[in-house]
Amino acid sequence: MFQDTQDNGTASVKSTEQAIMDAAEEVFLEKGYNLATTTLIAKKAGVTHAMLHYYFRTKEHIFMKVLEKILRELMQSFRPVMSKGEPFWETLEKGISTHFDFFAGHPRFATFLYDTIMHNPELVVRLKENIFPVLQKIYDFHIGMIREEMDSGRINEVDPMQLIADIVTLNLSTYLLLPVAGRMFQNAGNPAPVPDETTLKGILENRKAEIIALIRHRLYGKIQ
Amino acid sequence: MFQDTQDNGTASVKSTEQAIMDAAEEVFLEKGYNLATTTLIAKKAGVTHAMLHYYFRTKEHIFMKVLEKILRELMQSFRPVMSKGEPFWETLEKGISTHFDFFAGHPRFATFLYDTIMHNPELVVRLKENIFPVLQKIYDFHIGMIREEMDSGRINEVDPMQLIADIVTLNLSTYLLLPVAGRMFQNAGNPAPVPDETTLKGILENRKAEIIALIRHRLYGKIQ
DNA sequence: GAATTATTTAACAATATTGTTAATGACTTT
DNA sequence: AAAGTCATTAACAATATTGTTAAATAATTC
Repeated sequence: MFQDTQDNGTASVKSTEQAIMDAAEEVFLEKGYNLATTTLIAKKAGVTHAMLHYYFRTKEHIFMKVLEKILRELMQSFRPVMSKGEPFWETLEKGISTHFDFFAGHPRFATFLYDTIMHNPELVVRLKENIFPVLQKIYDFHIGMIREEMDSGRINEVDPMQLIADIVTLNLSTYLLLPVAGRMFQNAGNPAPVPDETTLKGILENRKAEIIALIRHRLYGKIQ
Repeated sequence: MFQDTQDNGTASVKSTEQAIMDAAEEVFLEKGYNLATTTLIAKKAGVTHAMLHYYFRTKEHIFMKVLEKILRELMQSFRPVMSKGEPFWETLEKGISTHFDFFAGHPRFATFLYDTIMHNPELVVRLKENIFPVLQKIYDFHIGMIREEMDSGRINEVDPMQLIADIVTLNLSTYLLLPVAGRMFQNAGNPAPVPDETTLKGILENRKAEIIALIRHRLYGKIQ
């Protein structure tokens, strides 16, 4: 490629390196670590695969760079969830909604993460160090909030851990199973009938509303 | 191996072929199609990998045999679900429970199926022909049942498709996320802390109870 | 513009994987 | 036990994949 000198006079950005990163993110998210070959990434970036080894030493190094990038975005997304002050249900609903929406903004992240943990757990060890403190904080915040509300008798008896599992499971599997469903229902030779933007938005809105309704009935529904 | 002649005098069973099938099922379920190498299967079966090609022509042929075997078991498991005569909630609860329990009896099936559909959708085309009529029948049965009950006003307003999605999602992801959680929470060098039989049984019983409680509150819970 | 440095390429190496084949050994039938 | 069939092995072939390297090209610095 070429030296992509910027207007501001500071150090220039190598657009080959950026092209590789972009291609790598795309391919890793789509295929998972094992099926994402360096040759395919190079092809998508429009360079020879030797370039990947020139800029990043190994396939694993590129992967880690990509992972770190996505994780930064993940943490960014979750920050506003923890702002306090609102009543219990509003806060919880906001939490569910934010969690749901994060995956809408990163539709391949659920499958990618799942695939990596399943097939390359060794790559997740470093990931854990980044992600665990954040997860722990969010988790503790919600568990405490639910327990407090339950003790006051304003919501039904429920194991807070199970409720969190319900929410995470329902939100995650929406995006975990969406591409699976897409592939499952396509016909033999035909390409997957990817729903258009508007349709997909509608599907996701309905799904989110149903998940919130489920949790609301679980917490507030009285059975005669 | 050896010719494993049986007592009943009929044609003998080749135990090499059976060993390969058993090993293949184990390895495919654990690793998925792409990461399950013929060499590894052969090693686990205690034979050279040329044997796989002798008994089954290709890797894909073995895979199909394994898939067919599991699918037969799947259909078997779902048969009793459809027996009618009981009241609505008892039938639905039995359906949820059966669905949940199938994955308990085939704990790797969810991840395996997911992996196959994600990374080898072409292998699922044949699968679809076997599995779809069965799924369709179960699906129609439950949709009809829910719609009827809702029209009579005995349960809350709900989109029957969303309710089915809730149940499938909650049941499936219990087993989809269980091995992921296992790997997620293990420490760097240590092996995964697989919970012992009794503990696992307790976890699963609690989870099933919570899922049933969720659906019950969704259908019967009244919000003032 | 000469020297130096950075980028890119093509060819090679090493390994893994699926599949084939020719030779060998074992078992069955008559 | 001779002939034929079945089971097994070891070696080979073909391809794919990750990674290296020496040489060529482009950019930068002095």
